[in-house]
Order: sequence, then structure tokens, then C-alpha cells
Amino acid sequence: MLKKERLSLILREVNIHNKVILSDLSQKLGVSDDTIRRDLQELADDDKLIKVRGGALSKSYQAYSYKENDIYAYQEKTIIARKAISMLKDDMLVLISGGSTNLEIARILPPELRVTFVTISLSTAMQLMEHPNSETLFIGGNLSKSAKIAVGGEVIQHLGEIRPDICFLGVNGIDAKEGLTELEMEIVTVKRAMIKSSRKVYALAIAEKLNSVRKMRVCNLSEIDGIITELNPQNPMLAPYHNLKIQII
Amino acid sequence: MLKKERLSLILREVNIHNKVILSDLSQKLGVSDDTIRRDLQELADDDKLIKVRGGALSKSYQAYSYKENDIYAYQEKTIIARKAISMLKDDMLVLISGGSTNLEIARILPPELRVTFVTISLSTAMQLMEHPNSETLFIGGNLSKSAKIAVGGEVIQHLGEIRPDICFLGVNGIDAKEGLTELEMEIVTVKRAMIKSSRKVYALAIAEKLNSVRKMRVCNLSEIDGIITELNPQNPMLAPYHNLKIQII
DNA sequence: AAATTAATAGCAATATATTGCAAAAAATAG
DNA sequence: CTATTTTTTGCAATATATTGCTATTAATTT
Repeated sequence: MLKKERLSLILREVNIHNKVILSDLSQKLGVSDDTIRRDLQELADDDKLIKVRGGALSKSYQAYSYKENDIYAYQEKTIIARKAISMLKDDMLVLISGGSTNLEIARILPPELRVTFVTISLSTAMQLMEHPNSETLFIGGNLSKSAKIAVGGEVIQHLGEIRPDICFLGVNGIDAKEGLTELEMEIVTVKRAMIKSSRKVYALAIAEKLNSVRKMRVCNLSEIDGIITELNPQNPMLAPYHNLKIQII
Repeated sequence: MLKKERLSLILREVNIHNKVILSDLSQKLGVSDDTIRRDLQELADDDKLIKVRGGALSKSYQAYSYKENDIYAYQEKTIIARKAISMLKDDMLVLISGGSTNLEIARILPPELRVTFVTISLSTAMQLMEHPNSETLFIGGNLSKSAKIAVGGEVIQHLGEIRPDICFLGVNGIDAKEGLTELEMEIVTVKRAMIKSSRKVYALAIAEKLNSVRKMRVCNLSEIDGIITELNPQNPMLAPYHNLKIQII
């Protein structure tokens, strides 16, 4: 790989994720930490990014507010993403919602996988653009500034017209009794439509979200097919969910 | 093998793969590294590719990734963006295509402006999300990996259903005789639909793009209402466009 | 304070570039 | 066609760039 290519890749990575971890890059690009360090230094000298200890930040990242949850629970989300990806097979139609866990799925997608994604999330779509073998369909509509996803009637209508094989649903609140819950009505409506259109629905939840309840109800747990967490399915924290007849992955 | 043949082979290779490795070429073509080096140098002098250490990159590769924070182009695009923004009034419906100039519009948008944007570009949409007072509508469809915009029949259909007050069209090639031209058919189709649906259409072009022609024709200049460049409208470079009865801004 | 992790500087191995030059090939003129 | 000129090519010597490694230092976490 040419050095310029590497620099380009790094820059693209940092612009998409707002940050890069030095050791991730060296592993992904198959060069030593030193080389990446020097690359980051060079890009920083050219004012293309901001070098920080252990990695780098995009320039825009600095400009806006510091979003802590970008780093937050990164490890856990990667585990969930890996589990989710293991359920995918070539030629599937995969519906994926927004949220950082779904973003992580898009990020670590094996290059040879050949599926069609449908999404309503700008960030997820952006990340999926990097994948060599998948198609991506974006369901348009009014964009919600907070979640950076498309919402509204048009989205609902479009979701009614497709029949994805599987849907990965990021969750805000999940509870054995109260089911899936959200903070915003707009998002509730969209998620309901996603659930309705998909053959199989899996909720992605880091352990922290388990047994948490938000204001707005999306659905009962009986309406989804499974829950994917970073925990071992036998973990006692998951006991309340085993009683319901849904899959714990 | 003739030198010309070799040069065109190299050029073809670089355009297909977006990069070439010097040592690969010398082996494949059975000449010394020095010869290939000189060939690449020659092609680079002719602006056909970008020479880098160890090989070369295609110009488009450069355009998408590495060049995007280039201060030089940035300056010019900011001027264009400012001119474009000066045409906006509250409550307008504004259609904006992809490309870095449109991205710049989104970036420097005055916070108090209150318009509704319609876009097909992921990056532009992402940037518009930062704006406090505008709404953004994303027209969904199949996403094109190269341009990161929605393309395809669905997009065309949706564009037919709206009637934006103004459209800012990033251009790839613009020429007084040949009109607006593009590299990819997909993009041509979408741009045509954008032009058709909008009341007013302005092409955004940095001076560098003036008098350049690409493979695919989008439309004649008579079909658009104006051209916005970073130049003073009286600049002689713009003379060929003054004859046509379109606005030069 | 100790342990861990990252950054820095210097160094050596390797890869790539540059330059000048001479032989070979191609173009041109007679 | 031959002689001459120009261009192209490969080579060698030298210079520069890139990379990974090690030892050391600095920062951060436990």
C-alpha cells in the first residue's frame, strides 16, 4: 500500500468517526504504531486533523461539542456488533436503525459480505459507503437533528413497502415488563414501522441499558425475536428476559 | 511496445484501480523502474494522474479523499458559498446537490437563516444537521458509493414531486458550448431531475472547472439560470458565458 | 509510588528517487 | 539507403524517504 493511500484512508476514517485510535489503525493497515504516529503527525502538520495522545480527532470534532458517548462503551458495542454480523448471510436485505451500536456494525463489517442494507441513519449510511460489496438504500424523509435519522410519514410509508429479512434495532430503554422504550415520539413511530416490516427483529442493547425504561413505549418484547448484548447469554442479568420466549444472543 | 502504448496502458490501469504501483508496472511491462518513473512523471506533468512515492494515484481518487481539506480550494469554495447564501431568503425551499462546494454552503450557513433544504447528499445532510434553524429533507434511494449521494428511479420520482425555489448544483464540467457535463450517468440523471423540478438553478463552479468537458452531458447552459464562481463577474475568463443570456454571479 | 501506555529520538535496513551517462532505438535529413 | 540527430532506455552512483526497532522519556492510570 502506498503511503498516500494510507494517509487518505486515515483522513477518511477520522472524518467519518470524528476520532481514530492509533493502535486500531496500525492493526487495520498492517503497519507499525510508529508509522501511524508519523502519519498522524504529518496530517496534523498539514492541519488536516488534530493529533491527541493515542490517536487523533477530526478538526470539526473539536469545533462542536465534545460528545463523550462516542468513546463510551466502545468495547461492548464491538462485541454486540460482532454477534449481530454473525447472523448475516449473503443476499440478505438488512434493515438497520441509527445509534452507535449499529454504526459499529457498519464499521466492522467483513469486506466480503454481500448484503443490501436499508437504513434511515445518516451516520450509518456514511459508514456503509466504505463497504466494497454491499448496496445501501437510504430511506429518505425529514431529518431529525438530534438522532440524525430520517423520520416522518414518508419514512413510515416506505418502510411499509419493503420486507427486510432482518432488522437490527438500537434501543434506548429495554425492560422485561415495559418492553422497548424511547425518548422521542418521532423515533417511536419509525421504530414501530421498522419492526412491522421486518421478518426478524433483534434489539441491540449494551448491559447498561437493560432494565431501563423511557417515556415512550415502542413495543412489547414479545414483538421482537431476540436481544443481542455484550454479555454471555447465561449471565444472570439476562434472567428476566429468558422467561419471555425470545432469543438471547 | 511503443512508448505511447505504455503510457495509455498505465493511464488505463490507474483509472481502473485508482492507483498503480511502480514496481508492478515495470514488471508487467518488462521495462526498468526508471522508465516507468519517467512515464509517470510525464503523465503527471500532463495532469493525467498524481505521482506519489512508489507509484501514482488517479486524479479522482485524490479529489474524493485526500484533497478535501485543501486550503487552496477551500478559499475559493468559501467565496462561492457566500455568494450562493446571499441569494437565500427565509422560508425558501432550497435544493442542494452534493460536492464540496455545497458542503461549504451548509458549513457557513448563517445560524439565523430559516429555510428548508432538500438534498440527496449524505455529507451535505450531515452538515445541515448542525444548523439550528433549518429543516432538512433527505431524498432517499440507492446510495452511490463514489459520490455518496442517493441515485436511481426513486430519487427521480421524488424530485418530480417537489418544487424548490432554488437549486444549487455542483458541477464537474462546465463549458459555454457543451454545457454542464459529468462523469457518471447515474449522476447525470439525478441532476437533470433536479434542474427540471427547480424554479431557479445555479451552477456552482470554481474557476478551475470552467471550460472543462466530461463524458456525459447534463444540460445546455440555456437550461440553467446562472453560474456562481469565485471570480469577479467581469473576469475575462467568464467572457464566453456572458454571451449566453444567463446570470454570472 | 508502581505499573501501564504512549511519545520521542536515534539508528539500521530497505525502498524509492535523482542524476549523469552511454548504448540502443527511432526519427529525420540528405 | 546512409549518416546524423534526437529520443528513449537502462545502468550505476548517490541521495532521500520510509519503516520498524530499541532505548529512553513522558504522561496517564491504578
